[in-house]
Amino acid sequence: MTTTPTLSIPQQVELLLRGTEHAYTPEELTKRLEHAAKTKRQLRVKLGMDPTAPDLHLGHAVVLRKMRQFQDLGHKAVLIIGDATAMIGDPTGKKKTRPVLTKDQVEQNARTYFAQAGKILDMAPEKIEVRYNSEWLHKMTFVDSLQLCQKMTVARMLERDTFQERHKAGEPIYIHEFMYPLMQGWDSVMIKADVELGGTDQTFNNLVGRDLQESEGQPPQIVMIMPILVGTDGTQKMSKSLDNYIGVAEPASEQFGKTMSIPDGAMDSWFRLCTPLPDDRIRSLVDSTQTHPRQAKEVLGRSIVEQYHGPADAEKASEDFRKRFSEGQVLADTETRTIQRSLLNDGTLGILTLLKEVGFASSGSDARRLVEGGAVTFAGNKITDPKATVPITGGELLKAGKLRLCKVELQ
RNA sequence: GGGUGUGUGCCUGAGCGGCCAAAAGGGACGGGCUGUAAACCCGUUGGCUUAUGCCUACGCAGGUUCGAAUCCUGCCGCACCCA
Repeated sequence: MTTTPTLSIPQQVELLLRGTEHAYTPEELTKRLEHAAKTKRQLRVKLGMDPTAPDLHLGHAVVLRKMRQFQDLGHKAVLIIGDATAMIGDPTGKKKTRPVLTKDQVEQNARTYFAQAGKILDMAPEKIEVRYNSEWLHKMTFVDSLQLCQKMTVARMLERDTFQERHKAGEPIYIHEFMYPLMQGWDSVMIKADVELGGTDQTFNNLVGRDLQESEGQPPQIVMIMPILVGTDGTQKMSKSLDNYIGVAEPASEQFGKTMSIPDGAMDSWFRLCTPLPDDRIRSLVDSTQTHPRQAKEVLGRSIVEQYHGPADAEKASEDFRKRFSEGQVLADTETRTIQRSLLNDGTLGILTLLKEVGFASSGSDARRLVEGGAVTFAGNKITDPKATVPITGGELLKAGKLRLCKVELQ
């Protein structure tokens, strides 16, 4: 993952543009890099962090990985913790207004964020700078804010597709939401950003930063837009609320398993956005006449897990997966769930209760559905009668569906 | 400020006095087929140790009625039009 800083400028540009969906503009990027090299100056690469969603997933990682490339080329990551902007909420794709966060919550979230972002970013002090945007935004007076508003027209604001959609759909748009891009753009001015990274949904906001910098007499930041990663469902964008994400902090086996379940069609973009593999390698992997899709997905899964857990864990996750699902073996490290001995009646327990206790079912009815659907196996026997009771002595395997498996122990 | 609408289960959305735990689709879950892929077929999708039973649910609070998601009153939210 580490890149030698001895690349020529054109090579650097090529590397940095790889995987980006859009750059405003590649020419400016070249010039800025040249200038930085000549004056031995670090570029300041800005990335905004939303303190409401501290759990990072592969979607966030796409942008973070790009940031890492800049760091490896010697530049500085400037992370903005949007504690002030969080009080408003980015209107982008959001329906509900967000709850206001306390200072403590913001700090807590920021800590989680850094713990996870540290898996991708270079956390060396000379490579990273962290700023809270309340630092300057809280000091602004109402008049200051109005002056900022003078840089923006309603028409321009309404061009944004999110506003347009909402307007058409009859959903409310609040005035303060118009401020969001301006605040974010002002951040760029305050930290003198050379480059700002973001997902496609941030295009508008980031371009506003360019304009504001220009009108403040700063060279406008280069905006680099990364594509949005689709989630494990292969259609919608990866997000926590859709539950189609893979967290960077998840266990290796989870990450691997989830990767194996993505639709084949999503592999290509996952390879490009989530792994460091070179283009020609990806092409041959994705071509089903050259590589069996299942095999390709294994490579994908391993490569992803490797980045967050290292090669050994990646190898193990892949092996375990094969053993468990392809060969149907029961693994030694199968998760154990304990049951209170007092729940037993004559050493036996109703199957529905067991499923509930173990957390495989959220209610008795839920458990019943699983049993009636033929999903449940206890100690190797398929159980289809919801009234069944099973003897438990400890160590039995309980299975519900393909994915949920545990060893039952007594306590 | 005035007027007109609208508010249903995870989501979209039908229902407009009993046959409604609520059509239909989506999603999700489970089964089959597989590669924990896609497509396809089948089943499930409020809770209660399944019950011709009870409870909770159709924005909130009351009311009319033997009986209300459905009618009335007030409140709240949202949208649109006028000012």
